[in-house]
Amino acid sequence: MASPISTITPESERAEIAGWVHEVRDLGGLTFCLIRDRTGIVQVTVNRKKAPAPVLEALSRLSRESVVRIGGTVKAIAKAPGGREIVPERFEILSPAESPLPLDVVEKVPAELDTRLDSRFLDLRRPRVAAVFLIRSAVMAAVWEFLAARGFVNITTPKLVAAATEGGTDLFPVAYFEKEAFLNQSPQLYKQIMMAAGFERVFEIGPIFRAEEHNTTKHLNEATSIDVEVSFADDREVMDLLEDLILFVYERVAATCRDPLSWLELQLEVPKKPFPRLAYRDAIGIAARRTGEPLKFGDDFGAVAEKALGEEMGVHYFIVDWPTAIKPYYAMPREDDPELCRAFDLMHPRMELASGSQRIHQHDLLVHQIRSKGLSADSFEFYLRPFRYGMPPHAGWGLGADRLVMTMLDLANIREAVIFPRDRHRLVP
RNA sequence: GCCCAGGUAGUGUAGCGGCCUAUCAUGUCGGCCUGUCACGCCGACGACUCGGAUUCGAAUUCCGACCUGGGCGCCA
Repeated sequence: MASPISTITPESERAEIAGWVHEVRDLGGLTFCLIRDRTGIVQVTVNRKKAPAPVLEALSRLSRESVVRIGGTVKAIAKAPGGREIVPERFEILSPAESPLPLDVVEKVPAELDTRLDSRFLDLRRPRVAAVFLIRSAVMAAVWEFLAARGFVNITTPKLVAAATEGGTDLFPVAYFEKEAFLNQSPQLYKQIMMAAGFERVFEIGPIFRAEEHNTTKHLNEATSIDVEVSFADDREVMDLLEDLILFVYERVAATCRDPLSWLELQLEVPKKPFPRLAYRDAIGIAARRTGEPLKFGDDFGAVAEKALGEEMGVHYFIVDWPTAIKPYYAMPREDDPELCRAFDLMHPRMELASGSQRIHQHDLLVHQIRSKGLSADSFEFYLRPFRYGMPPHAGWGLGADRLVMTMLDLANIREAVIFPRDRHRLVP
């Protein structure tokens, strides 16, 4: 069995390692090979006069990024990286790499994102790139741990659905035997149905699909959503939950991802609680003042307004008290002012991260809201039925996992936060 | 979908009517080299996205297609 490279120290006597050929420096009588595995890099030093013939033979056939297995003695050498090097007795090429490489793994020459995504498997061999996904994994684990500790039940809901249930966004049609189906844009309706099932606290982390032809650094056609729904909770309570979750995730990443963060040369700053709660009406005012645009009540925030707001706030913040007219039909209108609803968006200074609301749990009011949005209640029957048999009051939100990682790590493009992103033009790999 | 910018060796770039038999770096191959750590030095290899047009002459200008980046729009 090969040992992880990071476990080899100057005190080690022998080592057997397996990994990729990171770099080869041939000085003539001496050749230095840097071998990389997921834990680190070690130098393997071959002396032309002293090395066994099979080692020299393997060395002569060696290409960068080939997979090798090497066994030998470990020497403590101050001049070597990490203060140690391996003098090989066995040098086996397990899997040769062709050349030229489609991408420079050593990063002497930069590559464009498009080139990197075409050869993502090679791109991911770069620690700086791998770091993003090690951290993303830690984020997901932290989310799961946080919610599980609070009694949330993890659910999995269909991604193949019968109808464009929410309206608004365009859906991808798929052939479903003799029927037409769609890829789901959100687990919204299903997680609400689970409230009627009496589960009280559910979450789902899964893909959502949007067939929008957007072409930006913060939109994808396939994204990962962290969705939560809580019975007997109102909008304020699930906002607190969301705020605590964000803090917990940041703290966990800061504490457990030191190496990946250092590869990214990132000082992670944990946001402070509480996040400011900004009323929609005030947000419109600020955006109008800062941009000079004639924004008025009922408008949505465009990219320029969103950026101006972020600059003004400078930290994570909530926009609350949205107009009922521009939020989905399931958002609960306020009793004292039905023009406003109990919906909120969680914003990072760069972009929206999450949106949620207290939901309407009264059947007739829900039907009314669906109709007032110009939608047909008939196609929502599977969703509406549970509201007639004891639906508790509930609230919830959906948080964009890709955007969470992107903003946390200050990535320029959301595609960098997704291993195999799906956008308007990219379907492969 | 609209607007802007762009497409040159495997990768990243320079060149923007004749000086291009196309620059530089990295890479690959060959040679020299026993302590490199972006090893160094010498030599070689390797590219103008495609199709039309203008011109004596096009990588360079124009038109179209395809592709890419960015901004905007759209976006439960």
